[in-house]
Amino acid sequence: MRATPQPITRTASATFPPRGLPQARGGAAHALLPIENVDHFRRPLRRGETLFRSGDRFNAIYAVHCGSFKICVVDGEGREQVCRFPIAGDVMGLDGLGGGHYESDAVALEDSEVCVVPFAPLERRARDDRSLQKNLCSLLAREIIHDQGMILLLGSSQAEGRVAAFLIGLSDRFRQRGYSSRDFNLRMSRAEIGSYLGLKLETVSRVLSSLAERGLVAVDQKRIQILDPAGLRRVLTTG
Amino acid sequence: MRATPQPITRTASATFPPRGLPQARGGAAHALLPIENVDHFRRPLRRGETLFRSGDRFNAIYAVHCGSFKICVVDGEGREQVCRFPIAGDVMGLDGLGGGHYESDAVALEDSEVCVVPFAPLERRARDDRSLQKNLCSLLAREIIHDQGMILLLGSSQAEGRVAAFLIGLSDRFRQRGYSSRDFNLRMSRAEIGSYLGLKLETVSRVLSSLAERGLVAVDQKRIQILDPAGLRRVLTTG
DNA sequence: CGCAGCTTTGATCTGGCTCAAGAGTTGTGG
DNA sequence: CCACAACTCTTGAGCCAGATCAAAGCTGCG
Repeated sequence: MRATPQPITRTASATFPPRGLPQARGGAAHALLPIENVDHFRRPLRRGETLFRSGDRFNAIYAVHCGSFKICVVDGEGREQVCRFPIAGDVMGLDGLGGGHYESDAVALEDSEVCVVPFAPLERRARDDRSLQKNLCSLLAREIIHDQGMILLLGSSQAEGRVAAFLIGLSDRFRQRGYSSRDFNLRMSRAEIGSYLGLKLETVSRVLSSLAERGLVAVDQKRIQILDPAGLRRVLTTG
Repeated sequence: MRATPQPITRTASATFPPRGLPQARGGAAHALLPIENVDHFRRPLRRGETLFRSGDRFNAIYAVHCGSFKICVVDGEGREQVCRFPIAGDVMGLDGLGGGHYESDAVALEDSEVCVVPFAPLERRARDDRSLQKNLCSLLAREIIHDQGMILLLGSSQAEGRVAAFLIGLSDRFRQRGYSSRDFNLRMSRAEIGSYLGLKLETVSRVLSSLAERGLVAVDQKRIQILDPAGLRRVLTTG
């Protein structure tokens, strides 16, 4: 069953971002962060490495160049919750913009590379550049919209609907970025998916098995194939 | 038992916002939206009236002057989820900033008044006014932080913890605004609280009864008294 | 090879949901 | 002012989705 794994990371670095224009996306539509006129540089990270941590002084925002991350928030009791899985083109660290320090942790799920955009020069440049200003606001607003969607998902749907929404969301994002939306490899563990969806890892595993039994997807460990996108979407309205 | 109801609304309009400076807050800290140099006007709304609806063309942001609102998102199947309860000083409508139309509904929970800040002149003014620019970003970032906290709450805690968090959150916000943090009236129904917390209304009612039995709060319909703030906070870590 | 971490699957338990009844509250019109 | 209707809230009983506990497979790495 160990069939042709998708070299997602490699493909990513070949096609993204198109010419210094990291593509960013919070919810449904796209927004670009045009940084070609702003100071920035690349930084590679190893799998498991932390890019920033809650409480760190805010000094840059980041665009994922290739690879993938998890963004987590932690409560007083150390309970951790994944709240996003940025992939190539997504922007990270915007939550630091309010209070001068980040409010979440960003950890690489695989060997990855980010585009570091120091905030001071970005802000300086935004003073004159109206479109850059607009884009920044747009990025922030889209993240709000994404989070509102997440709140809706967590507040009002069942395990099966959540997992289906997760798969469809990933699939859509891969399509937007030019990868296969029908066949991809998960970079995160069942436990991380569970945290993201407010479920236990066993439940995630069971739901995946159940979706597979019904012929909607094929699951082999980390590899996911979407066999019946319409059927999967139908699960959203059911569960 | 119908003892001295708190005239929250009236007090609100007397003390907020201080001198055309609606106070806004997304999560823990404050941010101000300085609008004294920007076009704006007041608009009263009756209980139940809708200020904006998802899909409406975005053209203004709003600061609650007095009264209270619920902000809801709705999914494809018409499932509605409350994602915020803005009160005096809070800003609404920022999610419209990204795509040109609002992505949520805002409904008055009681007769209220908002400060309408048309976006075009606000944006125009922000071009030169660096502090206004910063404040706008700050507001957006704080809303992201608030939403992340909400995701954490919905994803990783139990019914009791959620209700306790809701009460503590409200209490803190009332304190910040100069009202009693120990004795207040809820403007929303049990069903709306349930929607906000991802619980059914019966569960909200039961949890409130249970907290009351244990002497942490006193509940009489809409009126809430926090009898043991520390004890209530302890529930957060437990549930 | 052997161990550690991840995933699947089974069995059981339980917190919160569902269904249902009744009490309290608010608004309306006579 | 009262009576009635429409809500809203509380409380009980039973049930079920998802959590918890437990035991194997798989994978990958030293």
